Amino acid sequence: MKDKDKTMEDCSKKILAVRDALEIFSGKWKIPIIGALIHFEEARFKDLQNIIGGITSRMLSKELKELETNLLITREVIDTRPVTVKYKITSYGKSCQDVIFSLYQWGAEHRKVIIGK
Amino acid sequence: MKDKDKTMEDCSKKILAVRDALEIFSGKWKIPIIGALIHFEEARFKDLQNIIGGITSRMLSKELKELETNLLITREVIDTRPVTVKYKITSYGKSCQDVIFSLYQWGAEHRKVIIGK
DNA sequence: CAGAATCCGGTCAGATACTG
DNA sequence: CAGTATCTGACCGGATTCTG
Repeated sequence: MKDKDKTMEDCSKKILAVRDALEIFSGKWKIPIIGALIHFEEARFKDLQNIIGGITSRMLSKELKELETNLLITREVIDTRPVTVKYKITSYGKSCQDVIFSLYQWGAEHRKVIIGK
Repeated sequence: MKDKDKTMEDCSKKILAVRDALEIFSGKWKIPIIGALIHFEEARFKDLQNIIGGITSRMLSKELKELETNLLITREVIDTRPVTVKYKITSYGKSCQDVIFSLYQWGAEHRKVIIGK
């Protein structure tokens, strides 16, 4: 096997892992939601909608379900009147910190570049 | 202004930067493409298609154009017969390293979690 | 408050075929 | 080799309305 083939194979394997991650975080809102929940540790539905901005209840609801399915957050119904619901980040969810932080950093830098033009 | 409001505002601002980044990297293929070009510094169209795997020429072409527009990569036509085209990562494109690496790391960890079940 | 239900347009992305 | 052209189904995600 040639050297080039080996490094190509390595790269392809890495790309598979990246694609796995991208699938979990797919869509417009998951990363912002996780980011907000890492920031606040826990929040209610309406809070999240305010923090994130621009997301409809339909979308927020859908994305929260997927995140719960993937064990990144938990959902807890509190018996008040009217009911409130508390979303919390899991320890597994916290493992996304690096990803989100690097995205934030890059995005912030990118903003400067854009504005600079 | 209450304390909570301040931290909410902070979080919302960060989310904006994250959303900027997500927009640039939107779609299924841009991150893998950038990753491959960081790994190899430069590659040809067909190479990229092989490395990434599963992407159609239509998609690859489209994504490469967007990446070039955003100054993350360059395109150079080489006058051979038949023509070859060399795509290279720019120094700005290299600034995505951290993002991609953290995605790779998380994805690799996530794989273990999934397989472990 | 925290959603569910319904409707709907847009675009994403795959399959396939073709070109210089 | 490095794309372009065309077609098409899927689904993403917004708007709106309604409910316990």
